[in-house]
Amino acid sequence: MTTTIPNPPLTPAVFYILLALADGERHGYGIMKQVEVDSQGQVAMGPGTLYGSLKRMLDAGLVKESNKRVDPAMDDQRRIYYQMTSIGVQALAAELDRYQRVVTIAQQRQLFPKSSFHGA
Amino acid sequence: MTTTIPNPPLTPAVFYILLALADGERHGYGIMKQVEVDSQGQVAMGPGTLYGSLKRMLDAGLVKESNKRVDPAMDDQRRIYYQMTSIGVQALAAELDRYQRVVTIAQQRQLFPKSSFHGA
DNA sequence: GACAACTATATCCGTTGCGGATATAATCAT
DNA sequence: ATGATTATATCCGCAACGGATATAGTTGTC
Repeated sequence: MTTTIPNPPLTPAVFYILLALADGERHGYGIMKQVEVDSQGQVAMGPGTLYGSLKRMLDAGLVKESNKRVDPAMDDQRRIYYQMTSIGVQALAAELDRYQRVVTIAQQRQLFPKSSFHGA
Repeated sequence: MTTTIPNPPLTPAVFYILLALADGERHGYGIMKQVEVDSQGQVAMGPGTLYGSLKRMLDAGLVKESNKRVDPAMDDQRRIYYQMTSIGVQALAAELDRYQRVVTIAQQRQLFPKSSFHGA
């Protein structure tokens, strides 16, 4: 397990997984669905990418398996929950910084049509 | 040459090249320097990535060689200038849309510390 | 006008990550 | 009970990255 914070840019898969986990602990399949929502269907992450990325992220120390155990009667026993580590939080923050910087540059270069509003 | 617009996410290399060209026509080496500026040194694009990406982008129809010829006495004759095609413009716009959407989601999840201001 | 540093394009190739296919099985709905 | 969905996992071909290397024109300088 490496403890160094990976420098941006993160791969889109890793980034969207962290973004999904920032909302709370999730299991693999739940992450997959959340990524689809967050990307408006633009990023369709198959199982190969999902579990492959999760494995790499575990090795890199970006996420760890959660020990949260829900009432067996209420939860699917197959599920494995993941949560971000502090390294993961920092990596996400650095990447979001890069995203914001890019949006700012794009605004300065007037690459957004005036009508594009992306607020809540 | 394929004429279909690649769906997001673009690779970071392709994205930063398009962002650099949105500012005007540039030659390869100039793009490399601009990417370093735009990414605040976070993305250090070596010649392998640069010329490899440019070749793929030419094949995909995202960019084309410019026929702009500067006064030979004023310009390095080795330079090859590139400009975005309409396909490239659309691909960049789609990707910037994705960037903005992500920033909005991150704000909703309160992932930015209150002090982070990234204006001009 | 020689020399170094920088600019500029180009290819090679090992490593990494993506992503569809496939497998297996538990859970849920009807 | 039967099928659809949920859930994790691995395999493997393909694409992209990126450092190393090559070659040579341009610029600065003494």
